[in-house]
Amino acid sequence: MTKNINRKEYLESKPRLLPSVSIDCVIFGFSNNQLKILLLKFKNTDFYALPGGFISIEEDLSDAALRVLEERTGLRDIYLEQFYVFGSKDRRYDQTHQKIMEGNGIILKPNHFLLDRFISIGYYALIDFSKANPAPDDLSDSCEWYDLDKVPSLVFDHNQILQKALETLRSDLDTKLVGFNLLPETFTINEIQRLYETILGEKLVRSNFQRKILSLGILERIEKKMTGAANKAPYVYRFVGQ
Amino acid sequence: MTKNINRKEYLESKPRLLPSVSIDCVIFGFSNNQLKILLLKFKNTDFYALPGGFISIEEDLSDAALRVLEERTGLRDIYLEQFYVFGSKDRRYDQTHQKIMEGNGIILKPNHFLLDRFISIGYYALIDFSKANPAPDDLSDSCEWYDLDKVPSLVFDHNQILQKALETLRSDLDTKLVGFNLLPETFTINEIQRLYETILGEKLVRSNFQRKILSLGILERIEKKMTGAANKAPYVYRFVGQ
DNA sequence: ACAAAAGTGTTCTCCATACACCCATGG
DNA sequence: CCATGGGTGTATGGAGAACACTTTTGT
Repeated sequence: MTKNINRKEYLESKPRLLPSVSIDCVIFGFSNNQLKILLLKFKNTDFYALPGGFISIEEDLSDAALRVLEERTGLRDIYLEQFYVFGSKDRRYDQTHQKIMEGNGIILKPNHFLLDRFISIGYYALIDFSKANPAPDDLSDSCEWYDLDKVPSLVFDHNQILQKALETLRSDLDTKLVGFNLLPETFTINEIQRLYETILGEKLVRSNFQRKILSLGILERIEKKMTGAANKAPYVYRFVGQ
Repeated sequence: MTKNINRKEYLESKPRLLPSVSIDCVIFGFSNNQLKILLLKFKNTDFYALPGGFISIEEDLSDAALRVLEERTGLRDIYLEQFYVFGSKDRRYDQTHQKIMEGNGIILKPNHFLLDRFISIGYYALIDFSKANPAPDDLSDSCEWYDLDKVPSLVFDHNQILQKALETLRSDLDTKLVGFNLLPETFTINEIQRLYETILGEKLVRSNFQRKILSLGILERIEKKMTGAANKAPYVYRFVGQ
């Protein structure tokens, strides 16, 4: 339903959208000991971009972000954090937008709103990788996970936005205990440690990390996990937010 | 000059402004052991508000904030930090805007842009109280300092914006060493401590605070300050950002 | 001499680090 | 029995809290 609205509005350029404002979502996932983000690739181009969208005139900013997230991942109740607004006066990407739309067989009229200057509100989202079902939008032909260290060059200022999101995530990691949102319901201490290590980009001492995390009092020990590996079976924990 | 633009645009409602976006500035000052903020009072009303404004279509967001700050305080090169975007769908304050403009002898046409929904980007600014020359804008008849604990009820959601600014300032205080922007060029350790105490809202132990601040290695001892009081004269320091 | 505030020193505790050691598991 | 990784114990160092002590100023 919302997709229809978007589609129509792209074509008509008479949107019931908040003018000159967009949102961009840096969607983090964690799999295979890699921090990953979700990127779109626009049809018939080499253009990669963060998932984003516009705000309906009757929609909260955060609801717009949640809507985008649901459309791209199929998930609701996603952990979301607004982190910065990008508003340089140069934020007008008319040529790029023209090319993107050309790839979709659309020529934008000269006064189309997409050709104007936009400010973009950055949100980062943390999701359970195993539950996400990435889905492209109307303008793109792929929506896929990319390892953080293999992110291609992105359109607009999206590389900067990603960078800022990552910095914010790093500094939020300990204070807001945000990392658990990237893990499935149950996990081992080792998995948390790998997660922290990839986000922070540094090795942590296993034994100390274990104590630190357990001392937070937010983990509940469930059972032992028999991995089949030739070593002691780790406990499986569940996050219990107070 | 910029004032003329604003004035004209209020009346014409054909602005060369970024639509649906505003900025609001929480301007902090420190005097008399009190943290203060600068508020406007609109003409012929009881409406108090944070200084704010709109963004020219050819202006960076932060430049717009700096312009507002200069217009209200006469100061340039102000310490500025973007802290949040307020974008609830209810952020449409048509009646209040009508009343504000009525106080200025202006009736807004029904389709005037001021009656639309706005998102507002919050900036907080830290300034040297002793250097500021508060000046009202065209719509207000006063621009004055208010003690933080005596802030009146503000229009729109400005009380919430102020609250969020204060929280951000508190958490930035230690990590970004932001407090010194509120002090004049030279100051005593005691003055810094009073500043920290008022911002954080708690008493700090003098001797420990002294060591902590000096151990940062960002203060240069200048001279002794003879206060005329019956006690040891404190040293005067200068901030030396690396 | 005394009060008041500035500056410095000392102790204690807590927490993070580093590292050692034991435990469980499958080959 | 051994290799591997999970879980816990212990010593060390640095930072902050609490408090004592000295120094400097004006009355």
